[in-house]
Formats: sequence, structure tokens, C-alpha cells
Amino acid sequence: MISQRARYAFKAIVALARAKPGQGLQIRQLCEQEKLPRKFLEQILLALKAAGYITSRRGRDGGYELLKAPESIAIGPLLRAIDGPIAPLPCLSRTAYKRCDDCRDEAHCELRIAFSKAYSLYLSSLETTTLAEVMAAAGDGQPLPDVLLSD
Amino acid sequence: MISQRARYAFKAIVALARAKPGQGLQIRQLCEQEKLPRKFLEQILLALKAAGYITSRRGRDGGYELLKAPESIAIGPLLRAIDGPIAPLPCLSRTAYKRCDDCRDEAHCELRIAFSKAYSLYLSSLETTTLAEVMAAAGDGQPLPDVLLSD
DNA sequence: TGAATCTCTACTAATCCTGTAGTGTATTAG
DNA sequence: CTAATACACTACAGGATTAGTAGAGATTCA
Repeated sequence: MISQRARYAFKAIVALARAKPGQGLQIRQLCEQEKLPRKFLEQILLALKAAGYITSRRGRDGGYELLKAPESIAIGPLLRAIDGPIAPLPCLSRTAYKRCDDCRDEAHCELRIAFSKAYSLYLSSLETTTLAEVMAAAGDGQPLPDVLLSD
Repeated sequence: MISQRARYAFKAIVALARAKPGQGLQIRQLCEQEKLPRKFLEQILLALKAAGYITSRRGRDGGYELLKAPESIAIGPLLRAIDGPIAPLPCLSRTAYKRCDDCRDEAHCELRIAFSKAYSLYLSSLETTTLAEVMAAAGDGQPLPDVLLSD
């Protein structure tokens, strides 16, 4: 399960992407529209800013604004910016690789092999799916393909 | 990241699968061979037993033994038996489906759409990959395919 | 100046994770 | 029958993480 934090971040980004360009949103509007806890959201927006997704202005007419085009925002990096590494095992992480403490031989590790393919598919899908695509699909409201067998 | 618990479970299952048929292992051997904390492992084995993966015998010559053929043990259900639902969102879980509290319209939920495809790929790979395949690949020790771009 | 807004740090309550401890129950050798 | 051995079950503890809350500070604009 992804964290609540990541879910809020995602909702905030979507709301900002829907705002007219050059026309950011204030945190008040964000948390009213999306029913997000304000002070928690503040921290999340700060993280999104640090990661380069949004910019902000202080003062009376301040607010937050999306910096990147939705076409260039992939889901994977966004998730990673908020939740940290996505990999199911440290030894499968590219951005936060770490050998498992007790692992003698990574090439023969059953655990690693068990997850490598599944995770590789997961990640490459997350890396190539963009916010723009997701928002377009949500707008269409087409039912998800039946491939979806989830748990 | 999957839990330490799941990692231990997996290692124990692999060790049991390597034991001669009809020739289970005792918990002492398991935790010596694989360096697992004994009392913690007890609980995990209990869970594996409850899930139908192994059986046990008490008494002097007791021990644990694999019940299912490695060919019929898929990684996904095994993981789920230990760690619970695998889905990144409750509304994407088949075995533990739950509507998100704040979700007005699931068909148009960007969050859900963002993860549905990636997760579907992840899960179907985990559901179709068996312990037997994994152990065979580990035995070969062939390097993992280069598709592997992980995080 | 003052009001509005973002920034930053600290704190907290609850939950989860990773074990440990101890007692109970079944099995079997002798 | 008894003692030894191994699994079964419940309770608990310490640390880490999560999901927020609180409040003082900095910036902007009228």
C-alpha cells in the first residue's frame, strides 16, 4: 500500500494540473476542494517543491503552481519523491540499492529472483505512465481494461 | 518493501522445498541454516501452516514439511498469506477490496487509474511465477535479464 | 503597518514491525 | 508411565513509522 501522504500528494498535483496555467492554487483551496488536512498538506507541498514539481509564492496573493508539464510527470518518480524507494527488496532498488545483510550470493538469491521480473514490469509501467495520460483516462471515464486482476 | 517477516517466510519455504520429500526439517535446523530468529520463525511457520503451505508434527521427531509441490506455489499468494494485501490501493485489491473513503467516483479516480496497469502487471507476474521456477533460476545462477530497471 | 500566505521545526498519538518470553500440548523413546 | 523433545499459542516490549497538529517565522502586497 502506498502511504496516505503519497495519496494526498497525488491529489494535490492533479488539482494543480487542472488549474489554469499561470494561475496556481492556494493551500486553502486545495484542502477544501480535495478534503485534505491542511497542515499535513503543507509539508507534502514542501516536499513536492523540493523535488521540483511545483513552485510557490508567499504573501497575500501567494499559492502553489505546477512547474512541470503533466506530459513530463511520470508516476514512478513522483511516488518515489514522496514515499522513497518503491522496490520490494533493497537489492532490487536502483536509486537506493543496498545488499541484503544476510545475502551471500545475490545472483543465486531466490528471493531476489522471485520478485525481479514482477517488479521490473511494475516499475517500467510506472516510469512510462504520465500524469497527462492518467488525467485523460480519468476524464474519459472508460472502464479499466479487464486485465485488472488485483489484490 | 516487503516485510522482514515475508522474507523469512520465503527463506523457510525454500529450505523446506529443498529438503528431501517425506523428510521435513525441524525449526532448529531451519534457523541455523538460514540464520533466522527462532521464536519469530515459529510464528511465521504457524502462519504458513494455517495457509496450507506446510504441515507439522510435534514430539521428539517432529518438524515441518512442505505440503504443496513447488510447481504449484505461486509467489503472489505466498506473499499475501504473510503480508496481507499486495495492492497499492485498497480499491485495487481483489482479495481485500475497499472503496477509498473520499472517493466519489472510482471510474474517474486518477489515483486508481495511475496504478491500475502497473499493478496489474506486477500482480499477474507474481501470480504466475512459481517457487519451482524461482529455485531453478537460482540454481542456474544466470544473471537477471537486463530489463531490470529497478528502484 | 497589517493581513494573508507560505516555511520550517518540533512534537504527539497511534499503529506496525520485529522480535522475545513463557506456558501449554502432543509425541515418542525407554 | 515418565522424561525429553518439539511444536502451539498468547502476551508483551521496544523501536520505527505514519499521520497528523502546533506554533513561531518569513515574505508579499495593499
